[in-house]
Amino acid sequence: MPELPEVETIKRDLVEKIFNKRIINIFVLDPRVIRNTDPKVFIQHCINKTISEISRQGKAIVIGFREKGYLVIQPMMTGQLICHNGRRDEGLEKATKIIFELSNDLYLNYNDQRLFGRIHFVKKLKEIAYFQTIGPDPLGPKFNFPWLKEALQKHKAPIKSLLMHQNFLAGIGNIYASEILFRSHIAPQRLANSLRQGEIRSLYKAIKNVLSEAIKSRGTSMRNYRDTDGKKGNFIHRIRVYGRENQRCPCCKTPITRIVLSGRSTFYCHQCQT
DNA sequence: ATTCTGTCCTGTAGGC
DNA sequence: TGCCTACAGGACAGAA
Repeated sequence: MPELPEVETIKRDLVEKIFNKRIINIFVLDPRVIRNTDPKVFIQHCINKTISEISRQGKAIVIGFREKGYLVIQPMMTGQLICHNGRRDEGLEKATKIIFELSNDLYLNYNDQRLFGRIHFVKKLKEIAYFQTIGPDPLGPKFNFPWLKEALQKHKAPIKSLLMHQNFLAGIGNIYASEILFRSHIAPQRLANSLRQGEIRSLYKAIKNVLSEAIKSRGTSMRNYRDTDGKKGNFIHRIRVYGRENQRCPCCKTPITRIVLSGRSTFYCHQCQT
C-alpha cells in the first residue's frame, strides 16, 4: 500500500516511539510474512536487540540494531505498523501477523491483509536485492533536474510506467504517479524520451512538491493505509485524479479518464494533460 | 537491454 | 441475501 510519503510518515513516527528501545518479545501469528528464514530463527535474531537506527530506503523501513543486523520491513500493498500501549491482545486484528513487544511497554503490530509484505532479518543490507537495484530517492541529493533530464532520454516507456519503476526512482507508486503527472500537465502515456525541456522542468517540480506535501499531510489513505496510531493520512483531500474516474477535473471540469498502463489503473484529465 | 504480463494473497464493492 | 466479477498504495520472474 504505502508509497514514499506513507513509509516516510511511518518511519518518522517510529523514531519517536521505538528509537533506543529494546525488543523484549516477538509473537509470530502468521509465519508466511517472514520470507528468508524460519520464524524461530527470525525471533532469535531480533529478540533482546536494541533499536539504534530507523531509516527508509525506497518503500522499505530499515530498523538497525545496536548489536548489529537489521530488521527490514516492506509493507507492499497492505502492510501496516501500528503501535499501542495496554494489553497484548488489544488492537488485534484478523490481519495482525506479528506482534513486537518493546521495553517501553509498547506493542508494535505488523498487519498485512494481502500478505504481500516482507519482513526480513539480515546481517547486512546488501543481502536484500531490492536495495541493490533501486534508483535514487526523489527527495534526496542525487535527484536533481539535470539528472532527470538525462535519465528520461534513455527510456521510451510511457512516463507514468517509468515513474513507478523503482530502479529508475525509488518511492513513487500508483497514486502519486498519477497525481504528479496531473500537476505537470503531462499525459501519462507520453513516452519518457519525448518530453520537452519545459515539461521536464514542471515534472521535476511536481515530483518534489507532491511527495513533500503528501508527507506533510501524513500520506494518503485510499483503503488500508494507516499511520502508527492507526490514523488515516490527510492527503486524500488533495488527490485530484487518482480513483476519480468520471468525476470532474478540478481545473477544467472535464470528466477524468481511466486507462491501464503496465497493468495498473491510471487516471488523468485528457484536456489538461497533453 | 528495456518493457510488459502474470503472480503472489485476502477483502470489498458493485452489478444482477 | 447471495453469487460473480473486477479491482486494490508492490515487486519480481519470465516473456516479448
